[in-house]
Amino acid sequence: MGVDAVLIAGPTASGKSAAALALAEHAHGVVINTDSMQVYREARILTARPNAEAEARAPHRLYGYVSIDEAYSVARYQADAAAAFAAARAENRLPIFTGGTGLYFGALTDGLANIPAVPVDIRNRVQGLRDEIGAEAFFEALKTRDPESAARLRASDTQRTLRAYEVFEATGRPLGAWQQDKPPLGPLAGLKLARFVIAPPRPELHRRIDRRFDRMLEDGAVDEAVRLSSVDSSKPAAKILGLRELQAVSTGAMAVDEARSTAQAQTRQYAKRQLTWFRHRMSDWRWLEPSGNFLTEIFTSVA
RNA sequence: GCCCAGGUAGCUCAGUCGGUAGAGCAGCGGACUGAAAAUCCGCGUGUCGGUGGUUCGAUUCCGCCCCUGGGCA
Repeated sequence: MGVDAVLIAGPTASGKSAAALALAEHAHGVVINTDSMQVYREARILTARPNAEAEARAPHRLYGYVSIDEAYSVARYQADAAAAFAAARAENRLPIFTGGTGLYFGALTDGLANIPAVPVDIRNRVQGLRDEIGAEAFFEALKTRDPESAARLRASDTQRTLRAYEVFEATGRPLGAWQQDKPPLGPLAGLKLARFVIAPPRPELHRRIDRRFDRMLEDGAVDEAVRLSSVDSSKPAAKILGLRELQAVSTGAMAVDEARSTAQAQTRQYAKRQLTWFRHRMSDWRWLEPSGNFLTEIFTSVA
């Protein structure tokens, strides 16, 4: 084959999964997930994971293989994706990475800083500290420990201030120092890649998003949300778009119409954030609109 | 048909004692290294229903017309 792997990124509901599937059928490929939420087993409908019919047409990897109770992360993704890539190559199949998580694509191609895992108890303690003393005081505390990180961040940036603080607590070294170490290369570094961003014009993307959420409702998204009600709010899976709203519907706290329009709006906002990432980090990828004979373009470039 | 209340941003509305207007939501732009569908930063995008009149000046005051909602018939 002409390339070692194909990467197909795109905002949510852009039609990238269908493109990846078509390519996998056409080129004896394996579709490997590059989406942070489609890894969760119990959330097939709400994450728009490929269904059984799609999985029968071509092998799929890293979809629905993690419990919603686990705290998945980009580091685990990188390791799992490297293994899935190696397995595909061993089977002489074309690895086709597809998904919407820009950070995960970055982990594949550019690698991640090699930082020791932060023990759960430290993580919980730091989280508890911020809850207790408040964002501003916590930020001041971060300044005394890791002034460089503090200078790059804002007190309001919950996630990054927590991360910087806990890394310092766990390792005694500032986050920036770890990141400046020569990073290990990503699993796809140095390989011959065909890279695509599938992006419909914005108005069409919005229509696709709206329509897809309607279809999710028809497919039983409310029931699925009920089944996911056990997920802890601190876990990543609790952030699945529409989950909170549909759970509110199931308890009668919110009308379906309101839940739908809220979830659709959140999905549009998410797609916008994705596009910002793609525009700036994937400007040298091949950008395609999912129309006409765009599949031919993809097929041709891997030949 | 008459009476009343409204027509201001994509939506819901506030406001201007006459000096071309602002909130929420939506939307748009940006950042992003182990939660990334996360987290954070920035930006009002407008024939103030139409048309005449008064005025230096009208979205604001007056007349007429159109539209929407409610009431009376």
